[in-house]
Parts: sequence; C-alpha cells; structure tokens
Amino acid sequence: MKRATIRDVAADAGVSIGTASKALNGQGRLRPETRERVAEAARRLGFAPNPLAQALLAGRTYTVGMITTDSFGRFSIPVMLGAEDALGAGQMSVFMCDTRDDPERERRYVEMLTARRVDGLIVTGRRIEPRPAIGPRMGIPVVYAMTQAADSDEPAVLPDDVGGGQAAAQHLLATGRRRIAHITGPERFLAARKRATGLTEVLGAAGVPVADGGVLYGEWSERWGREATARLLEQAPDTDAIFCGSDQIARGAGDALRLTGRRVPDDIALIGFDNWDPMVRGSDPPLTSVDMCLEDVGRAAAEDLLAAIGGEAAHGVRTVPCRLVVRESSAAAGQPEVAPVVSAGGGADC
Amino acid sequence: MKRATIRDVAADAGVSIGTASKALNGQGRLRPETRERVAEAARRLGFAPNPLAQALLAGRTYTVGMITTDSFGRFSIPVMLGAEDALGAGQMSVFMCDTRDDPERERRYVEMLTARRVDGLIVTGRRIEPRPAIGPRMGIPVVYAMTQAADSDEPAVLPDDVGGGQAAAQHLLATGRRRIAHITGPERFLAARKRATGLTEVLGAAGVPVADGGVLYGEWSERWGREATARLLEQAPDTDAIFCGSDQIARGAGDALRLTGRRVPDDIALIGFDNWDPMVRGSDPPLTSVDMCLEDVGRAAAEDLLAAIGGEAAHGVRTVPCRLVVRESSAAAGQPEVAPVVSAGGGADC
DNA sequence: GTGAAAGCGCTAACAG
DNA sequence: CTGTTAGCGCTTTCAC
Repeated sequence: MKRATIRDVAADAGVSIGTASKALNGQGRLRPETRERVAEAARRLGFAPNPLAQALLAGRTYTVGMITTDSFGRFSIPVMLGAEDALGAGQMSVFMCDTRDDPERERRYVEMLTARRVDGLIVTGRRIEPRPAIGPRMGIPVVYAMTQAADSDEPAVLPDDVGGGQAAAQHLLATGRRRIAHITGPERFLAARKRATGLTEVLGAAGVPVADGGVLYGEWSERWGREATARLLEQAPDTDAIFCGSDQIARGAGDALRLTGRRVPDDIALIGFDNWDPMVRGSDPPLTSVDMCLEDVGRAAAEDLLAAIGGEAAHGVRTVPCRLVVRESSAAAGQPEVAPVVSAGGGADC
Repeated sequence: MKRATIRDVAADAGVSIGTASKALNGQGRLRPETRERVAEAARRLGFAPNPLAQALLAGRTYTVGMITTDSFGRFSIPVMLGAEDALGAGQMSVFMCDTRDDPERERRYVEMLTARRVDGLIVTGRRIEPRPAIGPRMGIPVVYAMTQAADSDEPAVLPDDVGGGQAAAQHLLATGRRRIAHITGPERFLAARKRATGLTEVLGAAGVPVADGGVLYGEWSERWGREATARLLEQAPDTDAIFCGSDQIARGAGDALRLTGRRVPDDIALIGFDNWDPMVRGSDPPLTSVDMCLEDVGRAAAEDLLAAIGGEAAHGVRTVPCRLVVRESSAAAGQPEVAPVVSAGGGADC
C-alpha cells in the first residue's frame, strides 16, 4: 500500500532522481522523449508528489486555516462552504477550527495553524461587529468573513445589510404598500441597525415614513415577533406591511397576524431576513425574505485571501450584495400570483 | 518573523543538533543540566517543532480528513463538531471536505487527503442508509458517522432511532396518553422506519395499539405535518397524542391543531424529533422533542478513529442513545407544569 | 541533456 | 553522556 516516490519513478524510467523531478515539473532542458518516459513511469506507478516534502522545501503548504467562533452555526456554515469551494478550486486544503468563542482555544488554534505553516487564515463569525484582531502580526495573510477586526486594516468581507433593507423597502413600495413597520432584533446588533437604516432611507426618500412607533427593536426570536406584532396592531391597526429583521421574527409575526384574523399577503405583506430555508418554506404562505448570499461572502473572502497569498493584499471592508427572494407573503394586495423568485441587487443566483 | 528551528536552539544552548532533539523529546541519556539548558533555549526562542518535518520522517501527520456529503447541513454539523472536539483533544487537526454529494468531488478529496498522508478519515452524512464504501482498500482507517458503508465492516456510529421512538412512547404512556398517532417522513427513510418501530414496540407491549391509520408516512415538511394532522383528526378525532418524526412535521401539526381549536398539551400532546433549537423553542408552546445527541455521535466516531489509528480497529455499527427533552407540549393533560428537561436513555446531557 | 550533491527541519542509529 | 551520520521525499543549483 506504500505510495510510489519520485525515486521509484526515476528508477522505472531509467533516469536520475533530479531528472525525474525536472521532467515532472516541466523544468530545465530535457529531451522530449525523456519527459515522456518519466511521465509514463509516473502514470504507471500512480505517482503523486508528497506535499509534505514539497512544503518543507518550498515553505508553502497550500493549506489554509479556517477559524470560526460560531461553532459552525447557521451563519458561518454557508460562509465556510463558499470559502472552501473557492479555495478547493485553487488546490488549497482547509483546516477547520471551532473556537467555541473561547479566546484560549482560539490562541491554541492559531498557534497550531502557524506551526503547520498554513499559507493564510480565514476568520468567520456570526456577527458583523468588530472583534479583537487575531494576530496582531501573524506573518501570514488573514481575511475576516462575516466579522471584522477592530483596530486593523486587515481585509473583511461582509454582507450588505443596508442594501438588504433597501431592497425590502423598494419591493414593498413597488407593490403598493404605504404603512410599513419594521420589527427586528436588539439595537446593539450592528446588522439590525444597518437593515433599519436601509429601510428608512428608501422610505424617507419616497416620502413614506416608517409606521408609528418607528423601528421596533427587540430579540431575534419568534416570540418577539408575536409580541411586537400584537403591540403594533394595537397602535397602528392600518399597517399594511411588516419588514422583519429575521425569518424567525417574521414567523412569529405571521402567527400573530393569523390570530387577529389578518390575511397575508392580502391585508398585510410580510418580509423576513436570512432566507433560511426551513423557515421560509415552512411558512404558510411561503415567506419573502432577504438572502445575504453568505456563500458569496465566503467565496469573496477566499478570493481575497488567495490574492493576498499571491502578494496582492486587500484592505478594509468589502461588501457583498444581498438578494431579495420574493414569495407569496409579499404579493401585492389583490394580486396573489407572483413569479417565484425575483432578485434585487443585480446578482444572478447566489 | 521566521520561526526558530532546532538548529537555532542547539546553537543557542551550545549543543549539537542531535542532542537538542533528544533533550526536547526526552530521549536517550542526557545530563539533566543539559536538558534544562536546551529547554531554556527553546523557550527563549519560542521554538516549536515543524510538524511537516516530523511527519515526513515519521510517516504520521496527526491530521485526519473529515468528509461530508451533506454540505455541512443540519445533521452533519453537530457530528463534525463533536468529532473535531474529540480529535482536537488528541492533538489532531482536521481537513474539512464538502463533497456536495458528488462522487467525482469525493474521489478527488480522498485522493488529496491520502496524498497529504492523513492518519485517518471520518465520513459523515445526513442519512443513515448504507452508502458506497469510500475505499475500498484505503490503507488508512475510516470511520463512518451518521452514515454507514454498504458491503463493508468498517466501523460506523449511528444515533439510536429505535430507542428514540421508544423514549417518546414511554413518555406519552407515562403521562396518560392512550390514543397515540405517528406522523413521519417518507417510508423509504430507514430513520423513519426505525423511529416508528420503537414507538409501536413499546405501545404494543403496553397493549395500546397505534391509533387508527397506523403510521402516517409522508414528507419531512411542515406542510405534510399540517395535512396529515387534518386528515388524522377527521378519521380519529379522539387522538390524544401525536408523535412526529421531525420537529418540522410537529410544527405543522401544531398549526393544524390550532386551526381546529385543539389545545396543546391539554387536548393533544405533541412530540417532535431532532430537538432542533429554533423549531422547538419557537413553537408555542415549546415542543418536547427527541435529541439524537449528534455531537456524541461525532465524538464516538472520533474515538473509534483514534483507536483504529492506534491499532485497535473497531468493526460494525455502534449506536449512541437519544435523549428525550420534555417541554410544555407534552405535559400530562390537566397538569401543565413540567420540569423543563427530563432525559431518557440514561445519558447526562449531550 | 543529464547526473550528482546539497539541503528544507527533524529524528534515530551509531560512534566516541 | 554527547556528537556525527544517515536519511524522510522532494527541488534546485551546479558540474559534466
């Protein structure tokens, strides 16, 4: 079961070990016939170079470390998936590390990864607020995805939450809604504030102020969606659309609407955020939602990292567009038929 | 930023390179004073041995490959998390590979992992049905987790779906339910059949047959939960408990019950499967559910792999107990207060 | 054109 | 007790 080494190939081809190496790597000046003979031997023996030996010599391992603080939660998963995909295309293998949000574990992982001579690091998270930088001076490129480093100009890739809020607002306006409320997560979440900003910007520009009570900050839970909606309907019974900061909130809102006899979308349109499959499809009716295209975020981060490894370091925060996925819950009143998917932000699928 | 090598340490301590190696690894006969001097030098220089060099020599890399066919979905994630945790404790690093259920990608990943000389492989999936073996003769240990290989005696670790069904049944009987229905996923899913088996076994032994219509196989969706429940209530209006094969089905069932005016748990008890956090906590009332303890599954797989790498290969399928998490949706009728968590299957938390 | 030799960082025999 | 030597598998000068 032992793998063939270059020595075996050389012997088989009747050349020296150095010649075999050159032949296999297309280096130096060799007779075409010799190259062919070596290639043939390699093929026959199923030879593949040992990356460990190559790495030892080259000081480059073609591996990267992926660190998540998020136990591969709902947000970091797609990011890592996209990143892994993009890196795999570049022949890089990925060490996965789950810090469980423990700085000590993180320290140990970073230590281990640098010891293993990874070519770079991707750090992902579940929240976009700045976090302590990982290095600070690592000696290798670091890219943050779905999180960013405080006091650092290391590159970060984030979803465009403002744009997501804008897209939702534009869609609601376009479908004739005018009394639009916003129920979202805790105000201390940057993402919640950015989505609210996007919404109010667009509504403001259209001369349609956010409905009474302004933005309802609370929690990311279904329960909060139910509570806030009940409260909202008391204060502003003429509300005709609710944009929710998460799909879970939207689920709760939908339940509360049903309890008060409101029909979705006929009486009130409902939009969620995250486009989280089990939530949006499980909803009745299926839920319109903003997709953050997290795989794209991961892919972009991977591309930045590959560029940085190649010597072209990026800097600062880069943002990836969101995409509005329209389903029945936001059909224009009296017009329940809707094309199943509409995208905003110019992206194809993501 | 270059790391210190053993050569630097040796020079700093004024000994030869070989002596330094021995001192650092506690080999051979050395004067304690020399050992100390070398250790001190290593500490000062922040020396850490280069794993690549060690691996090249030892033929052992202290890395393992983790392959998922599931794009790190809801089921494989916790499995991988548990495995990564257990492996990390043994100082093994993990290469992560997402095959996206594409055999060609899988082939390439396996090729790459063996080229990188991983010490072993963990293969995870989303379904417990047997899949084509990965090898077949790999030369390195392979353990399957949350999936198993057809025509192979390579070890596999699976959740105890039968036991999960039993636990649900016992709980329902203990809380006084007697007209118990079961709504679950497609019959072609082994997991669905095993859960049903566990339920019917226990009910049969207690002389309480499954309610009219037997087991309702369908889909894993909320929609099916709604449909099946509506149908069930027509045929067997005196049903007093529904055990669902997934939390999503249970969500749908809950919605349907609410529509017909049934109260949960007073009129009908509801139990789900998966203990999927956003689903069970978002439910109103919170949903009793069977937890497959997938992290334990992953951990067990990692332990088996470490044992196999150490020369003590396991064989065949090993099963990890499920755990019933009791919440309000299954309180005994007329007794809505319940201890928040009760476990079945003997496990502590998982 | 091709081979011999040096060396990446480390460990394990063997001398001394 | 400690130093020297010989590699692990590969690439890369440098002679011939």
